[in-house]
Amino acid sequence: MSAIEFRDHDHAACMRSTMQAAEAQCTARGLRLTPVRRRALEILLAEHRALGAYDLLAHLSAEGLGTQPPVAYRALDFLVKAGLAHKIEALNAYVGCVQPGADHAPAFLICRGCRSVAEAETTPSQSRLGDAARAAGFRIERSVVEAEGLCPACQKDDI
Amino acid sequence: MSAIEFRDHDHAACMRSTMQAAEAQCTARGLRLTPVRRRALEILLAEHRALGAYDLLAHLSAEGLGTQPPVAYRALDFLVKAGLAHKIEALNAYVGCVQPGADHAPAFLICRGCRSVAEAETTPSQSRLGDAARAAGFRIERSVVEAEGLCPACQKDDI
DNA sequence: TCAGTCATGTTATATCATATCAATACGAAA
DNA sequence: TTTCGTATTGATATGATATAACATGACTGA
Ligand SMILES: [Zn+2]
Ligand SMILES: [Zn+2]
Ligand SMILES: [Zn+2]
Ligand SMILES: [Zn+2]
Repeated sequence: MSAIEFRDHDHAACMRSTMQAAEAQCTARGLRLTPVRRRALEILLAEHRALGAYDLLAHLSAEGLGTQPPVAYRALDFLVKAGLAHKIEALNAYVGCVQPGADHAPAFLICRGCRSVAEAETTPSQSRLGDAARAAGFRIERSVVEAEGLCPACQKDDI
Repeated sequence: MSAIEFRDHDHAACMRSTMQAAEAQCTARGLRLTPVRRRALEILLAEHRALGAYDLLAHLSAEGLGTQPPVAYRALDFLVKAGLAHKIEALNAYVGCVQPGADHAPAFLICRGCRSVAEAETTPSQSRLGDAARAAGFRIERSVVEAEGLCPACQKDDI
């Protein structure tokens, strides 16, 4: 589980298996992966990069799947709620989930060079933040953990 | 250091000492805490809450300190760069720093009930995310750690 | 005093996101 | 199969967040 996103890999196979897992999830949970939603997910998964809602909309629009912002935001909303995509808060952008189904608390490594995003796991409750929360009597419902920096490839290109 | 923000405390004294620390920082580092910037910081510190840029602008504007968005964004940019305020990415909002000067990697506890924000410390390098980053050869430059949930007071009010 | 830099004023615009209502498609129940 | 309720999509408008660009003014140090 160490950041396949930054490594060379058979991405065609990577996409296929991820889409299959996403479909399985939807079937199992009675969710409808409609054409727009499915295509939106494929677009997000096409590269391990964060895409803005309007970038996604441009792709969808080019394929005749809708032209107005709500089209993109509805698809993203569905995918995020279904755990098939994640929002990167630091970028106001979205990325396809590479382990759909795992009911996870993801953390992200975000390259500021190429905008690639790798997904890791967190355990908020075991973190120092978890300690602080307990001490303060704060009940954590959701956590955002995002690290920005440079991926191995972009480090070689210097800045 | 356990989340004074959620507890009853002498907030007038809290603000005074924080402002003094902020001034000391600016003096020491040759930064200019101009009237707009100073007032912006006071407004952010007035409550331990995240404030949107336009909320801040409304306050400043009411006091004759500027009417256009760049006024607020410039002040916020200065304060954030100086470490006197922080941006809460999950809210697109800003909060005054209660430990200015400490060159820290802050983490936040954000109440969805009252929008209060408490600041804690992280140690990204010691986290599981740090492990994942090292394993992937990713160089972390900045980290965003934000936990949303309910503060003690808002838990009592149920949902 | 003058040049250089930092800060502010002002206008315009870019970018991200949602409210609302109408029309349609779908699936379960009768 | 028809009917009804709900989920989805289409379309228009608007709200919310953020920055570009350029002019003007203030402070600083030669
Ligand atoms: Zn891949
Ligand atoms: Zn990169
Ligand atoms: Zn206080
Ligand atoms: Zn609260």
